[in-house]
This record gives sequence, structure tokens and C-alpha cells, in this order.
Amino acid sequence: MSRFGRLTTVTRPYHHGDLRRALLDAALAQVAGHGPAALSLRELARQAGVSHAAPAHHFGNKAGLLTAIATEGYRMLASALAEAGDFQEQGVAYVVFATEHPAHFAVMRAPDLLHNDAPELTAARDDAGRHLNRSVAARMDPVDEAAPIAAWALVHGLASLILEGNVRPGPGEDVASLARAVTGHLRAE
Amino acid sequence: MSRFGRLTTVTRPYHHGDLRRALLDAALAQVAGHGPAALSLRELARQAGVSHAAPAHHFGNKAGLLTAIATEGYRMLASALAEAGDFQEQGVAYVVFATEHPAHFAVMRAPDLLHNDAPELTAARDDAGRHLNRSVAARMDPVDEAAPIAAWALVHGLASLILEGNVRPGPGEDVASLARAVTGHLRAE
DNA sequence: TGTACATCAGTGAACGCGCGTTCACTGATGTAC
DNA sequence: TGTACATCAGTGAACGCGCGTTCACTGATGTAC
Repeated sequence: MSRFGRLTTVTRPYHHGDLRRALLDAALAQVAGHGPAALSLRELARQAGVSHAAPAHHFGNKAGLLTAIATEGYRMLASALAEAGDFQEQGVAYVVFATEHPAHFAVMRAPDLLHNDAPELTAARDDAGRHLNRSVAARMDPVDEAAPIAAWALVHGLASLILEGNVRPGPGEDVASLARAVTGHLRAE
Repeated sequence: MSRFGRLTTVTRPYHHGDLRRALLDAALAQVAGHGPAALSLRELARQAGVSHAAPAHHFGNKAGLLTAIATEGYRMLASALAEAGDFQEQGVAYVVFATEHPAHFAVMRAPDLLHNDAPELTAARDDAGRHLNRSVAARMDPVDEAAPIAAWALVHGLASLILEGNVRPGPGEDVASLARAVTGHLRAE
């Protein structure tokens, strides 16, 4: 028997190992299926094989758990935007992020369910906003206020349509190339 | 005492008058506030001043009520699209519909909560789709598959951003004029 | 090497709540004669 | 004009359920000495 034998027997060890992460992942699966409002802490605990009171230990309450997910989402989005080269590629990155992380995206859009003033959340959100503003400022005519709104609406709408099942990349096409084709329809300045 | 005196006394009459409509309106208010998933039939009944079992009488169950709302929404959208002159004005009409009827719009986007195969629902939805296709066919290059997707994404995204509180018409501007300015950024064919 | 102790992670019972749905019922209304 | 009857609208009690949160607790682990 290995020195970790105790951990690999059929009966679960008392300590989970990484329950926090396991709960987050179970929550993401639940949100992807039924939306953030329908999230149930007891169902999470069941999926993680843990008592129903355990989630409170890590997140305090439901809003705490969703706040952790939203924060994680904004951090991922910020780093995706940071890596994207120019303005159009940021749009592509936005669509790709939303479709690859639909549960994070949905939670980020449901501020009512979060501790919306939690410092780590607002910090992550501001960080993502800064990356966007940088490239908008670099490209847009500052007088035309509708231009950045149009750009944002286009990528936000495409992401929504894909997530809601109304639009799908064609054969041999991925989300990024579809997003590139669609954002190509924005008028050049 | 007028001949309707009985109906205007403080104690409620046994028959409501138009309970069906009253329940739909209360449901729309609830959905606008908390989304379709959080709709509670008992809360509706409370607001309509009626016993909690009364809604079942009119709609069977919760999905039946939401299906009635979605059907009504598609009918309104279809007639708004029918009245809009050209393609761009249809886009404007889409955004205006979504922002003027946010609760209908939200329910229409939540097919999981509906009796999605109900004949009156599918009929209304198909009708709205027909109006859209007509004007898309009249204007778009049939080879460029991304063009209608871009148009739809733009108006859908703008509607979402307004509804989520991320974008607001400027001073002296209404939703329609904002939508016109934004859709003007689509590349002409 | 052993032992005492602090700390952390997870348990399980209990609470009170609001919900959707069912069901036999009663009040009100309209219609046929 | 009256009366019997069918139909419709809404009632209220009851059911079983899953939920979030609290709380005193126990198991497991790490650390100081």
C-alpha cells in the first residue's frame, strides 16, 4: 500500500483536499445548465460528496460563492484582453471568452446575486475595463460616441446569440473566425 | 348606490373581472424585477388579491403562464417588425421592442421555462421570423453569410447592454435614435 | 521522539420558509324553458 | 316573470419538497516545545 493509501480507499477521507475548487467547478456546471438564479448550495455539496453545510465554510453564503466566480471571470477576461493585440482582436477575445466560459459570463451579468462591492470583485472588473479603454482610445474617433457602443454591442450580441443557441459557427469555422468575420462588418473609421 | 355598487365596495367581489390579464401583468412586473426563473405563482396571486390556487385555473401551471407571455411577446414583435419600413428600421424596432417590453423579451429568451412546442407560441414565433427574413433577403448579399448575423448581433447586443444597464441613451436622445446611430456603423454592402 | 495544544475542515441535526400542485368545495353567472 | 340547471371562477386546506442558514460537534492536521 502506498503512503497515500489512506486517501485512495473507497471511503472518503475526512478532508477533501481542494473542496473550494471542487465547489466552484460544480457551481460552474450548475450555472451553465440552469443559470445563476437557480444555483443550489445543497446540490453543489451533493455533487462534491460533502455535507450540505460545507459550502458555507468556504464562501459564507450563496452570494459569496457567486462573487468568487465573478471575480475569477473578470480576471480571466482581463488577461484575455491584455493579450489581444489590436481593437478587433479584443472583440474576438471577448466573444471567445464568453463562449468558452459561459457560466462565468452569466454570473458576471447577474450583479444582483453578488456581493457587488466586494473589493476583489471591483478590482478585477476595473482591471478588465482599463484594458478595453486603452484600445478604444487608441482607435476610435473620440467625437463619435456611438462607435465604441456599436463595437461593444456587436461582440456582446454575437456572444449572446451563440450562447442562446441562435447562431453557430459554420462547418470548418470556429468561434474566433466567426467573430472576425462579423466584426469585419463594422464600418472602418 | 350605483348599479355597480356591489363591485366597488371594499370587500372584493367573488369574480375578479379580468384575472387572467391581472395575473399576466403581475407576472411581467415580477419578471422585470427578478427574471423569469424567479417567478412565483403564489406571489402573483397575492398581488392580484386572489387565492394562491387561482393562477392554476387560468394557466394550468407556471410554464403555461410563461408560454402565454412569450406568445404575447412574439406577437408584439411581429407586428412591430411588420410596420418597420426597411431593414435598418427593423433593427431599430427590435431594440425599441426589447427595451419597452423587457419582461416579454426576457421570457422569450428562456425557452427552457416554456411549453416550447405549444402551437400558438410556435405560430407567433414563426410569424416574427418571416418578417425578418423578408427584409434580410431584400437587402443582403446572399453570399456573405456573416452579414445578417452581424446585423442581428448588433441590435441584440445593443438591446442587452441597455437592459443590463451598461448603456443608456444620452441626454436628448431616445432608444430609437441611439439604435439608429449604432446601426449606422454597420458597413454598407 | 513524544506530547500537548491550537487551528482548520467538515458533520449532521434542526430551524423555519416559500414553493407548486392537487382537490373537493362553494359562490356567482348565464341560459333554457 | 320565475325556476331549474349547467357552467365557470375562485377558495382554502393539505401534501410533500428542497432550500439557506445556524450551531454545537468531531475528525484531522500541523506546530511548539
